[in-house]
Amino acid sequence: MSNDFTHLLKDKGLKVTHARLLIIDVFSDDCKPINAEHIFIKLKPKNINRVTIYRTLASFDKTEIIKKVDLRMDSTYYELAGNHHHHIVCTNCGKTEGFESCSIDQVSKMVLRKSPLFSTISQHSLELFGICKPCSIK
Amino acid sequence: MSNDFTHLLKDKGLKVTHARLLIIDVFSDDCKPINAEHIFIKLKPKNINRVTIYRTLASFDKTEIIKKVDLRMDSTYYELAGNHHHHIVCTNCGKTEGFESCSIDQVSKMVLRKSPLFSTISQHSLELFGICKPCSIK
DNA sequence: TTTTTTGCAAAAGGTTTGCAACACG
DNA sequence: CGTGTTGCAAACCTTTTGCAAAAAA
Repeated sequence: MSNDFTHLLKDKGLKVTHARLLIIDVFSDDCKPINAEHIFIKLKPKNINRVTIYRTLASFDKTEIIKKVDLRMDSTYYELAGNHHHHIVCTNCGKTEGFESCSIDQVSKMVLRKSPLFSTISQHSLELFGICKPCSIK
Repeated sequence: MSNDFTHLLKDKGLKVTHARLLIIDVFSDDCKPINAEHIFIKLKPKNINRVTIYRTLASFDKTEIIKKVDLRMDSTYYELAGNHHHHIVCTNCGKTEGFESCSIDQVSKMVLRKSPLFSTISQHSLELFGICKPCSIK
């Protein structure tokens, strides 16, 4: 919360604005994938327009401050791009849990060796889907 | 094309209808992830309503005839669920290439061993993103 | 015939755009 | 001060819903 994201914005070549600092704070507070609506609701007291949130998400995504996470939900979810990890998602309630280990590097190398069309891989997605314990009891 | 999907539909407990057979044929012809609009355009001569396509995709998804593929695009993409594989996606032109090997089983096991919240994993997504050779030349 | 599926029209939900006012640097 | 950012209103695009007609079993 009391983190200073001014530097981060400057480093990415973005102007330091009220809205951007507020939005980046939400990401920093909630250490899980969130969507535009979540941010809008959390910042309701601050009166930030929905449009501003969408535009900010787009600029943060382009500058790789945040990254998309596919949770197979209705809307687009993002989280801070800082530490690399992935998620298990409950297909019943949507709850998510993070995990770090992913041996994608090996997979990537092998795939590239065989691929006729691609020679570089810059990103990847890896999410696991299941039913969480609370949901499976019901 | 001349494939008989009547059995498949019956096996899944779905009625064999004109629209369903046409739509499943599109999946069978185009061996790549496709979206509702793609099917709509391809079946334009056959006059299939967009709503029918969305409803058919939903029923095919639920009965696991098709499955979702996250390509980080605007709309939802699906492909036949038959053979398990993943994709490299060009973030510039959207072209996709499939690959088979994925060592998710090991990852899943390790993740479950450490997870406090989950005890089963039923599905997973794994896509690689990069720039394809034609796009990187330009 | 009974039940499910389809088409049509309309609505819903998430996201984007144009333009003028405003704020950062 | 000049350029990039924000708010407002409206549009856009994909997907969903209600209901009556049509098709499958």
